[in-house]
Amino acid sequence: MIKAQRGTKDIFGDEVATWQWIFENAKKTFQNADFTEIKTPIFEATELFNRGVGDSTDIVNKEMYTFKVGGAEKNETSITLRPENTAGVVRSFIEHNLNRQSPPQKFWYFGPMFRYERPQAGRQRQFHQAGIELFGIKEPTADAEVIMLAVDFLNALGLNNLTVELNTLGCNKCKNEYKESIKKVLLPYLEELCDDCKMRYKKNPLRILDCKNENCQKIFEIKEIKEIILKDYVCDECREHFTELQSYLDNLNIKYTINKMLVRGLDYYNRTVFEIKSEALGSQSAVCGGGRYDGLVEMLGGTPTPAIGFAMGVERLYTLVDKVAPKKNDFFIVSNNSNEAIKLARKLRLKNKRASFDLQKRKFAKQLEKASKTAKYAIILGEDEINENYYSLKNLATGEQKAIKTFEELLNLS
RNA sequence: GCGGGUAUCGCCAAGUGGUUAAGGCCCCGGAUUGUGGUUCCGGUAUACGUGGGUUCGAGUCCCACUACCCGCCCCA
Repeated sequence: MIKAQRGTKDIFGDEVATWQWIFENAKKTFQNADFTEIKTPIFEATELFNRGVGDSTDIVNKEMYTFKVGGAEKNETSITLRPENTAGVVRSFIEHNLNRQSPPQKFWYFGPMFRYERPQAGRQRQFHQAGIELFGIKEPTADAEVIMLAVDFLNALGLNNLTVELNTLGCNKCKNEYKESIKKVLLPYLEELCDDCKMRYKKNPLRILDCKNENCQKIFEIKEIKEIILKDYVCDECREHFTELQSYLDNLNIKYTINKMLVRGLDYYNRTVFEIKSEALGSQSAVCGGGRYDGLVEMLGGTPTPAIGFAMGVERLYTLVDKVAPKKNDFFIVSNNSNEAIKLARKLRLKNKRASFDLQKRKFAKQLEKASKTAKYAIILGEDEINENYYSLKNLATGEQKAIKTFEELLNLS
């Protein structure tokens, strides 16, 4: 027996209604905000992620589905199943010269991503992300709009008790100063840090702040270190940007907490970063992560373009939302005359009604039983009805049944 | 990559070395050849994760493997 691969999952049956509902809410929320859907390929050149996501990240270093295609004789190309979608959207933005359109250029997406990790609660190897990317705006209004949409989308799903965490990493200049200061103050304690942090110290020192190791946490509490960590390295411009963003959020009545330790794992972020968390999720608590990536378009070969976006984990959203019950059909046609039943089903469907009928010539009682389980109304189309040219419409919730003369009347009554 | 747990029909689940592996749900049929959702009766199913071992005898004990779940790391 061939089974679904580890960390993958079939979505079918009762789960479908909720998945579709999440998708419809994303579509509605983002389209109303003038974002257009973008579907980029599931696989891209490996190089895109190496450069785009960053080669100091776990994603690139140990989690990518990478393989060669094209055969040994041809020019082999290394491709990778997308582990996230920002790099792909940026590639598309550059490739199609979308910077020539009037900014902002706004996109939303919803689709599968792939990371080779140990599966556990809220984490699959093939999982789905819904997200948005906004290009061409350096003003903090863009940051505010993006965060607002994240919150509004979650609210639309009935998720109101989530925490928005906010931080600014500063521009490249501030980020570097911050990095160097942290390295400097931690240097005497380097040997006491955990192995991961020793690695981070070299490759990406800001990530040290993300460490949950108890001993490392203790070190961060040391007065002089804490001072450096909490000290604002942001330049005046960056500070102003951040302050302005906060005033927009305050004005929108969006609650948030500032978390100086919030760094995020992808290399491309600068200035605003944010996460939205739920305590109900256990250790995979983040449902949404995002931030500004003003340098990424240029780094991938485009003209310098400020940008900001977020991604949400749909499987995590799914565990949090109230499940949507599958809808019943509008009609089930009960008839022993397959020709009449199939014709009527078609007519109803063309009028945008959900209708089904018996395909097995089953007994009347069985057909009605099926109808009562799957539909709101049964249309009984027996010999009497066909001969005398009417429909018997039975409301399956109340048991009430009446004779209906015309097809139009049938549509109106349901 | 490192720890802990679990594995019996489609789903839930009994079973603690001894006939032919309970039961419930779902599904199918009948009671009821044109009136369902309640009830009653009956039925289908390649179910003990895989491979070894111990034993007269293994779903049950032992070993290995695999998968899934949970935690760490990381991320959405």
